[in-house]
Amino acid sequence: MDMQRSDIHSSDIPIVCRACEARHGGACSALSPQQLGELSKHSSRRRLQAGTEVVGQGEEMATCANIMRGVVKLTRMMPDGRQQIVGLQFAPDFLGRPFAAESPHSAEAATDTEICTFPRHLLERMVTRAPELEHRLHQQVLKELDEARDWMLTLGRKNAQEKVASFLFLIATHYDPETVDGSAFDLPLSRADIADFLGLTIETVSRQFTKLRKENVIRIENNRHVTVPDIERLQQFAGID
Amino acid sequence: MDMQRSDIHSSDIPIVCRACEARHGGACSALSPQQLGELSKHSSRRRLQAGTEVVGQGEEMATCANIMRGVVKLTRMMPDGRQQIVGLQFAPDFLGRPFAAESPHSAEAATDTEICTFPRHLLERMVTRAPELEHRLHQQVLKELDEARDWMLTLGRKNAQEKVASFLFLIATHYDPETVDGSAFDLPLSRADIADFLGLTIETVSRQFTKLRKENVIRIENNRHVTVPDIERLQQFAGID
DNA sequence: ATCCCGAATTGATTTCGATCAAGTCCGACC
DNA sequence: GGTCGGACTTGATCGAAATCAATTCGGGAT
Repeated sequence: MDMQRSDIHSSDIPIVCRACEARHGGACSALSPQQLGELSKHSSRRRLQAGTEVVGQGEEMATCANIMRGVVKLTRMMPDGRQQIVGLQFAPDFLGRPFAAESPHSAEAATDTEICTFPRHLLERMVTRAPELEHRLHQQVLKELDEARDWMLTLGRKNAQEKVASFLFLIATHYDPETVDGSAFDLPLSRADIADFLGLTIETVSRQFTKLRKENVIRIENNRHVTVPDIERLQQFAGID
Repeated sequence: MDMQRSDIHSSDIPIVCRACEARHGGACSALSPQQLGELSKHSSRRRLQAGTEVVGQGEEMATCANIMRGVVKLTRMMPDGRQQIVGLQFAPDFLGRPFAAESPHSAEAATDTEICTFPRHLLERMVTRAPELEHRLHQQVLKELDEARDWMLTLGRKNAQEKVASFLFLIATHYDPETVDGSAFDLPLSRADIADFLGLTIETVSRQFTKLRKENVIRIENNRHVTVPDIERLQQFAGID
């Protein structure tokens, strides 16, 4: 029985090999058993320390990967060193681009991270033969595009306080989408990274953290551990309707 | 004979009906003659005056379209009225999303525009049956994603002068990609739109135009017509390597 | 041509975030 | 425990862009 295209949601993981299955909870219906076997044979688990570069801007990308654990930041840099984080990828996102030789940005592990890599050329062969697979990848890219455009509004039109609140809201909701109240989490980024994500300086980020703390929007322990007593209040500070 | 996936470039137009063919120069190899006929039967040409809204943020999208002529701006708005242009689509770009009911942003004709529309449900059926089609749409979305992320760097890390120069460079290269020297064009956006694209105010945009004019980076006639005597110099002002 | 009105420019002033400069915290290591 | 060093915070000052306020420009209607 044909599955309707509209039944596929962007939250579905596009590609899953045997090594990923357990964590991702279920096989990928887009692949035949043979393909799954082939993929699993050439996949490999890798652990990345925080700060490890996965691929540099403009470099050849020989592999794609599933993020099993951790957060990967995508960065664009100007010749003079100014840089901007243009995307954050959370587990279980897919990383990389079949049919693209060069990476348009560098990718770096923001936290300690575990990924499951696949040879790019193998994926390309599979994508060509399994339209379902391309559709799933396409859906993930559309999600990334919407997120990028949301963030353009944040970068272009929000003030420092709204930017920092928007970042905290993003992290809070990505770590635990179910949470409506009383969420707590460790920040996956340093102040410097947060500044590069928000188009601010570390000093400004720090001051806004302090302000939000004094307004009881958040509590902070050990610089990294954040508690949000009222996520809707945070959302208001972020300027999101 | 199978065409290799890698032979398809992002510059290829994903979908072309008979009404588009002449202008787009060639049929779409992804469609069978029957499909082409079906598509052409349900396609319709529309002229849009500058300022006409194609679809509102969060609205139902019943159609997709090829832009035949003109420029369409994609906008996200905050509840208090602040807005950000999150994308500019030039002819012959594809507009809309098969398999997405709601538009994530509003789309509005920036200039007088001509589009060729297709019913969304028809495209969805075709995409499901022609994997090649999905691949082409996927490539266009990837291009949009790269452009959005490039622009995030501009919004987050460039100063007003670099932003305005980046905008002019973008327009100059999109209007006539071949031009290396001495290009001239009409701006497709008002100062207010440019401000919304760059995350600035109209006053700041205006002042930067004046500065660039005084530095002989550009010449301006009648507020809209711009001449760039040395595009590489403009590129330097834009902070692009 | 003249009037009108919205778009664009220009000027004066304010403000928010950047910059410069200490200081403090905290974990790693001895 | 002590001390070293990087990450973070806090304070003082500066400056670029926002804001407020007039003009000026330009295109369309009469």
